[in-house]
Amino acid sequence: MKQLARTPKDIGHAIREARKGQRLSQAELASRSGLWQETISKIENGVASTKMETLFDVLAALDLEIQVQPRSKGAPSSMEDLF
Amino acid sequence: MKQLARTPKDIGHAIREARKGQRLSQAELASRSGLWQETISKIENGVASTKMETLFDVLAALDLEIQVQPRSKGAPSSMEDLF
DNA sequence: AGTCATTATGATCTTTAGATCATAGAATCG
DNA sequence: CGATTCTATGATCTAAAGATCATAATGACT
Repeated sequence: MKQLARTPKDIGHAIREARKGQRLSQAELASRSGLWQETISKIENGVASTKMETLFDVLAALDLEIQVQPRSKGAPSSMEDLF
Repeated sequence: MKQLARTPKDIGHAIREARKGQRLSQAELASRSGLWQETISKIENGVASTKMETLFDVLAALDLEIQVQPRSKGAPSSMEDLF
């Protein structure tokens, strides 16, 4: 399951999917990553443009990592963002 | 050229490599991404744990994107970080 | 060595993410 | 339906990112 991300919203989205895939509540993820449920909510919804530090905390809690790569041709980030 | 990242430092590193690959100075990258040379320097050195918003500004300026994925087995982030 | 370009660092100020508490809204399920 | 669990939002406060200016350190090149 690889998710492209070009905006904070994309990442929030990817995080939510991963969290659900692992059957975790925001509160659980929060406690695992040393954050608050409210903060997770905001991150997932792209409300606050999180600090990297924080981002990596939740990525680690979900056992995810990030790959930096040249922009791929085709896919414009994520289809849904167009609507 | 794909670069794994599990810490802000990893990302700073990846950014610096990409910037050099494109023969840009920090000042040029800064102006392209609407930031300051000083800020780019700090990001590349992992001094300040950048906001995602800012991060995406520089990624866009370098025509990079990010992929969120499950942690790969082997490679522990980056070899150099161990020393 | 001396010059020019590039990068690092340090200070101050403003803005904002995140903590924290409270609570409103959804969703799920007996 | 009502109860419970999960998620969103709103307020206040504190810590820290980024702008901005100045300048030091480093690197390249002749």
